[in-house]
Amino acid sequence: MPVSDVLNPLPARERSRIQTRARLLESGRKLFAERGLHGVTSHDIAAGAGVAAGTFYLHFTDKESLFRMIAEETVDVLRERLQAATRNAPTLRDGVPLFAAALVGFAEENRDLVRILFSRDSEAAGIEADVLEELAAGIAENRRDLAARGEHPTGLDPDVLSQALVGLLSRVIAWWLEDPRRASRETVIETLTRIQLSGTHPR
Amino acid sequence: MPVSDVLNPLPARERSRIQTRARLLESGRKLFAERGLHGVTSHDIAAGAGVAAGTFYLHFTDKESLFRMIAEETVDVLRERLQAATRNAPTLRDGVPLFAAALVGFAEENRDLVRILFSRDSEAAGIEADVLEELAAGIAENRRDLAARGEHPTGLDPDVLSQALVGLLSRVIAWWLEDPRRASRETVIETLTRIQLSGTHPR
Amino acid sequence: MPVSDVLNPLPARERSRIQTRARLLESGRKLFAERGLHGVTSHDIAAGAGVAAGTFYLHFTDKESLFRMIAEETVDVLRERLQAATRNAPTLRDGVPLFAAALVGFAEENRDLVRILFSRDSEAAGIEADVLEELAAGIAENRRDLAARGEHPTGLDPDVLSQALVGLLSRVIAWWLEDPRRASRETVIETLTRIQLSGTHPR
Amino acid sequence: MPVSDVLNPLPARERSRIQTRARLLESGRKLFAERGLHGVTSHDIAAGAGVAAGTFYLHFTDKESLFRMIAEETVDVLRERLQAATRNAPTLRDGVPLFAAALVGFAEENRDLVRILFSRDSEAAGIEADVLEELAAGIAENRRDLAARGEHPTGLDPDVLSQALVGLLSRVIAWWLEDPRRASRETVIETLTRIQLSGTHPR
DNA sequence: GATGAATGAGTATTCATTCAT
DNA sequence: AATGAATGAATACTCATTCAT
Repeated sequence: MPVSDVLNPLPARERSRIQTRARLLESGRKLFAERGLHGVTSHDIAAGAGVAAGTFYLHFTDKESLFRMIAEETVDVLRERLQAATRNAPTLRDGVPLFAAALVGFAEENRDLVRILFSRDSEAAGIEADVLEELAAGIAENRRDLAARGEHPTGLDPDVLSQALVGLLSRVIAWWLEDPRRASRETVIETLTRIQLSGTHPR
Repeated sequence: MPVSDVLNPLPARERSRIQTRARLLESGRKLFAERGLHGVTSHDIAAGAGVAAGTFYLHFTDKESLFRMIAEETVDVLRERLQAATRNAPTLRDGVPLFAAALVGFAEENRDLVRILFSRDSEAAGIEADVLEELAAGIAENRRDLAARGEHPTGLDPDVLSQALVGLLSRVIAWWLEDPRRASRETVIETLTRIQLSGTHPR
Repeated sequence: MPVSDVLNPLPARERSRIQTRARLLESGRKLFAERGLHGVTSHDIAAGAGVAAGTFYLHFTDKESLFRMIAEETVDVLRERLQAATRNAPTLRDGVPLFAAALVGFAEENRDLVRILFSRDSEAAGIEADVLEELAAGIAENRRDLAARGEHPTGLDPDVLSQALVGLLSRVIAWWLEDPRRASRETVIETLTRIQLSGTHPR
Repeated sequence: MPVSDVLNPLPARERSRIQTRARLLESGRKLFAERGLHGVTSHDIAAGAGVAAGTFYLHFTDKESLFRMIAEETVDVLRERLQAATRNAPTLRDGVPLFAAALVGFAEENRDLVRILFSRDSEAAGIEADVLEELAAGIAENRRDLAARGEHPTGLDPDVLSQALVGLLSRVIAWWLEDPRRASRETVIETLTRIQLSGTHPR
């Protein structure tokens, strides 16, 4: 018995419940990445988790809910990574290449999850949209901050700009991940960096 | 009216067939724009066109086929518009704002079609992807030509760049069309123009 | 213009009608032999005859009707052949091998039609049954005649016997036609002959 | 009652599942006998079993599968009965009337099943064929054994003969079962016996 | 007589969701 | 908490048949 279980004892019931839930999430991640939202049934996910069909509904209200949960979980981790990467950059100009590199790195390490998130051929666009929207909101917020600090003097609308950035980032990453031989990782980072910086400086 | 039309007027039967087909396409455009590929059944489309369910299958092999047809039709018209807009621009630099304006104009005039094409909340990503992919290929081709003429000396990879441009253009347009009060048309054009030009010039 | 047309002039309308009907029958024979009753649609038959779908219904009330017509036509020809073969046989005993040989010969020359008629894997059993029933009735009648002439003194019931004969003949022929390498034509004739004769003589 | 049944009584769930399956089989037997494979829908069968339409697919992959299952089940029982009847017959000559009587007896007791199996008016010939083919193979095997033991010296080909026997047996039984007043059971047995013996002895 | 566009009833099959055990 | 049998609404697609031209 691990020490943590001694320190934080949980009733057996509760422990089992948490484990089942974790197994369902894991099964969902694997299957959604492979076959997309519409290519997977709630039975598939339950079977993949080694539980009965009905059990799924004890943990999630429906399939979309699980999908959304996975997507949001992923976006949280990604956001965290991106913030960590750019936290110590003195200026936006310095931060952007770090941002691009972190994004590419995360994509490489979490192909399945990123595929779910940015997939162009997923039927899950409706859900994906919300998640990307959130990312866009974060970027817009960030740009507004920069503008307030005088770092963003182009006069470009932060909302439009953030939509544009999310669109280009998600599409390039999804396209590249589909077949990484399409471009070197450096080329991808370089291109993302240059385009993002473009909105930064008045011409 | 051409002479041939007088000599070989369309038989009533053929005319009716063409009309039915047109009504089905119209119904499809309307419903797909409203509810997306998965939110619409072949019965819905037939009912919307005022014909029996089976009639749908006299004109299209299945729902996807109709959707694809509409999407490709739209992309053809759009491509034509974009080419016409930029045809007489002496340089890429001059062409980009014209391109952006033409895109925004087309989107305003064909909200339903563009919504289908660029829809973020359509479950039809798989089909949409192909269409956008085609657009991306066109842009990549174009950029390669410019590079050959010395107009595109940034060294950015044309494939990556074209994916990025398609991603940002489609997302911004879809976002803006969802609620045009989100930004003025000028702001959108300006933003699209600036970002696109960014890849053009070395820094 | 063939001489016969001059001698038996028909209004053009009537001639065309007869030709169309013949083409539909021909198309039906070919397609039913290939794909069975259920594997063929009325559209298929019309298309095979080079006419429009609706034309089919000007000549036949429905698909089953055409099938039945073809089957009956075939059974008529077959019956004629069998009668011709046995007409001059002095006794039943002499007639049976001639009957068997004629049946096998007909089957070889009209594989398609016999396949339709005797097909074991045709979904058309319901229709086939009637046709074979007719053949059975003919055999029963024949046996009763023989019995009346004292040639059939076994006391075996003519109805039961005729069913038995039709059953064995149709099954053996269909089985053999499916792959003629399964047995030599002589073996088939010999077997059919021997079994048929068995009911003829008291033991 | 075996000990294991006491120790591991069937859980109620499992019992219910088995009952549902049995009810579907029962419903299928009844309906197929009445209306043939094509005359019955999966919904009909489910309704006849008192379950929802979808439940059918929880137990059988499709209609054909159920039909085949029933047919094979029947042929197994029939084969068993026929073997039991002839097991102690010293010679083929003694066995044949027992065989005929057993077949007729089985047919009387299982009209529905035999109707399905030997049905002339079933559109299910394709499936029926396999089952009868199996029976034919059994007969051919049997005849070959007899030939090896010197009991079958006619020189008639066992394959052709077995097809002939299956053909005549199935047709006579089906015909008789359709209306048992057509002939007395003794007449049927007598006729089947005589014809079958005919192939046995050289003349 | 021929056409062929249109009809619409018919059917198989899937799958999210429930609930008695 | 977990099970898994059962539910039944949803939906795509076919095809015999009709009828205005």
